[in-house]
Formats: sequence, structure tokens, C-alpha cells
Amino acid sequence: MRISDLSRSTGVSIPSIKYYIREGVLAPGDADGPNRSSYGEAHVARLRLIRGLIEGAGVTIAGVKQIVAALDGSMPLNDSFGVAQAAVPLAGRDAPVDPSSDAVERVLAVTEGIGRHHPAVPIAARALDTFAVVGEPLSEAWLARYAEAAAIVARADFDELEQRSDPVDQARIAAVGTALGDIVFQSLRRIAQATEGERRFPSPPASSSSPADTETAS
Amino acid sequence: MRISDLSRSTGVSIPSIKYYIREGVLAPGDADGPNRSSYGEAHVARLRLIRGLIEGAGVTIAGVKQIVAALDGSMPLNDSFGVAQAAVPLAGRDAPVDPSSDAVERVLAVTEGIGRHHPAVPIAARALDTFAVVGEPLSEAWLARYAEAAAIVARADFDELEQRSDPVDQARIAAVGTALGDIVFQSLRRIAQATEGERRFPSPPASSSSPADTETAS
DNA sequence: TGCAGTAGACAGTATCGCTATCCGATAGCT
DNA sequence: AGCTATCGGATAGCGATACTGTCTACTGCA
Repeated sequence: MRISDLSRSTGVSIPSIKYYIREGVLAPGDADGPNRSSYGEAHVARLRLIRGLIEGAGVTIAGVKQIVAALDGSMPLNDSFGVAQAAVPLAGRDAPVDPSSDAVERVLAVTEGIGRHHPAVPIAARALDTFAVVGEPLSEAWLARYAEAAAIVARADFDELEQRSDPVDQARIAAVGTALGDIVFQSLRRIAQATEGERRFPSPPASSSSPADTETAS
Repeated sequence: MRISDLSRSTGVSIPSIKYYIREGVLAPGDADGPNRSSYGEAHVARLRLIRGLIEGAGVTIAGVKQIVAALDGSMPLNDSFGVAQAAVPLAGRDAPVDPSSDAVERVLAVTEGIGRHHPAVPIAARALDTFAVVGEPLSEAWLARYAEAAAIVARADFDELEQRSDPVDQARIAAVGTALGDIVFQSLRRIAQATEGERRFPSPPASSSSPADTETAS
């Protein structure tokens, strides 16, 4: 399979494919000669993964590089999760502002064990601070329910993981699951918000004001 | 308060403040003269909100513009959620690929009511497709638990909302809560993954391999 | 009177994810 | 053997985003 076939069967342009190879997220083709390479199904699959992560989960090329490195060199399970966690853009990871210690306390109040030292703690705390700045500090109950939901999701992630026996499969699930799980959850949250909103504030028989319709905004 | 004071008390550079004013997300100062304006506490608060949304939640300037418009002109509650939902970058919103009908079915299977027509449905479905492409389709149980967690979060959001009586407060909570709730949840999910991972695969007394440590990757 | 500070306009910068073009080589057809 | 489409590889450019820097004209205050 030549590069043009690879391009045709994945919908990714040839320059983009070359770019991915250059960036090291896609393996070069097997060189049949000085300027003749052939690509296989592995390339098709990898390319689909790359596009899925970039388009579907907003992962950067640098993040994809880390994830595929985790897939290629099989690594301990916990580390796979860790790599994906570091690679997936948790918005706000590099804000320069320190969270208030009060907010950190609130996060730690719903957190146990090793999680207390997780780098996401200050990120969550900073988000709580931003809430407070807007003038509406959030209740403990709200945060506790978020933590409960997060625990459900984390258990689902690990249960899914344990259904696979091959450590390579597990690493893949961990890496990709962290990235795509975020967006699945965000989507379901928005859907649930719409459902719950409709339940609590049934809209008149009218037509034009469902949350869905605002998507048209630029 | 002059622009330099505003800059000093928020940590935002003067050119950035001018930029925000230019982009319409921050009100100009009250003009005392042709080149003399004064700024108040409202400007400080708004600026902190802007930085919080941009740095903390990854919202774009265009998204911030929509959110602050929702805050300034008070609008119906459902629409506030809708605006925030449209403004907050749900990664993968504009991927060109259609989801498989099978994936859409799976999402709809855990969705009810008005949510079935929500624009996030195809986004979630596309994420499921990407999972499948990597070779690891996810179980129904996994998705069902995600949906359960999303419902918990959505109910928490609305409960929080209903604690405020002022519709303006409600709009603010809805808009900001959608944006920042995403990142609070993502953070808590990562923390919960670390906790759950430690519970299921206790690491040896060693030191260097907690998921947290991988954050150092570029 | 002098100068720090201001508003406003506009051009420049850095990063990201491509995309376009050029080059020399060559496979495959005639 | 000759021709041409395509190839790999390299390098430069593009468009969007979020600033940042510079310039100008002006003005309040010491």
C-alpha cells in the first residue's frame, strides 16, 4: 500500500500523513527502495487513532506522541493511566495562579489516599476559586456529588480495563479511555443537563428555545 | 481606578486588558475625558472571570464573549445553560466525520427525553467509534455508568442553581458552572483514577511510579 | 513646563496543526 | 530507452488564536 492509498483509505491528506511521520506519531512506511515505501493496516489503524484523538478528544500532537509511545512500548498499567492523564489537555493545567488553600482544602475533603497528591488537585481548586470570584461559591454538596460521580466513572474505567487480559490492551484502554472518556462524559453531562432542565422547567409547547438550538452561535 | 491600577490588581497586562476591551468581553472604563477613563470593582471581577474561563476552563475569547453576553443580558434559565454549552469547547465539536449509527444507538440507549436531540449525541457517538477503531469497543455497562454519573452531576448542577433566587445569579451559575464544572469533574476523575488504581493495584513501597509523576512529560 | 500616564490604533509575535511547493529519483508503461 | 505519474523527503508558508509591542496624540498633575 502506497502513501496515496493510505491517504485515500483514511481520508487524511498526504501532506498530513507526512507531517505525522515527521512528528513521530506515525511509523514511516517499510522502505522497499530509496524512494518507495509501503504501508499496511497498522498504519491505517494508527492514523484513525491519531485523528480520533486529535479531532475527537482535542489532544495535541505532543500529547498523541506520548499516548502512542505508551501504546508502543508496553508499560505498567498505572503508568499508562498516568501518561494519558499527562497527555490529555486538562484545560487550565498551566495557569500561573496558585489556588487558595481554602479551595485546596475543599477538594481534599472529598479526596482520599494517593489522590491527595495528584497534580489535578490544584487545578480543581483553582476552578473552585474562579467560581467564588464570580460571586457564587459552590456548596459542599455540589462538590461531594461531583466526587461521587467521578468515583463511579473511575470504577467503570478500571472495570473495563480488567475485562482485558492482555497488558497491551489494558495500556491502550487506559490511554485512549482517559482521553475519550473525558469527551464522552462531557457530552453525556450536556445531554443530562438538557434532560434535567426539561424535567424541572418544562418549556411551553413552543419550539425555538431548546438548549440544543444555541449551537448555531459562532 | 486607572488602567494601570486595574492591571496591577488583577495581574493582567495593560495590552491584554485593552485587547479584552477591543474584543468586547470587558466593558470600557467610564470616560472622564478624551484620554482618561476610570475602572471599578466590576472591571476587576469581570477580568478575573475572563481569566478564570480562559485559563481555567480553556474557553476561547469567542466563547467568553457569549458567556458574558449571557451574564449581562439576563436570559431564560434554559438558555443560559444552552449558551454556556455552546460556548465551552466540547472537544470534537467540529469533526467532519459522521458517527456510526450503531454508536448513536448506544448513546440513545442511555439517553431519554429531549436529550435525544442534543447536539452532543453525535459527539459522544463519534468518541465511541474512535474507541472501537482502536480495537476495543466499550461495554454497555461502562457507558451506562458514565450516563449515571452524568445524571448525578446534572442534578447537582440544577440543585445548586435552585439555591439562588435571583435569575441573574442563576444565569451566572449556569454559564460559569457549565464551563468550570467540566474541569472540576475532569480533575476529580483523574484523582479518582489514581485512588482507584492504588486500591486495585497497590504499588510496592517504591517511590517513582505514581501517575502523578508523569506530569513532567513535555 | 515637563513628564508620567492614557486611550486608541495597528502591526508584530508565538504556537499549533497543518498545507503547498519544490526537488531528485524511480517504477512502470510503451 | 524514453516518458510521465508518483514517490519520499525537505522546507517554507498559511490561518487561526491570544496576545504583545509600538506608535501617536494628548492630558492631568507637580
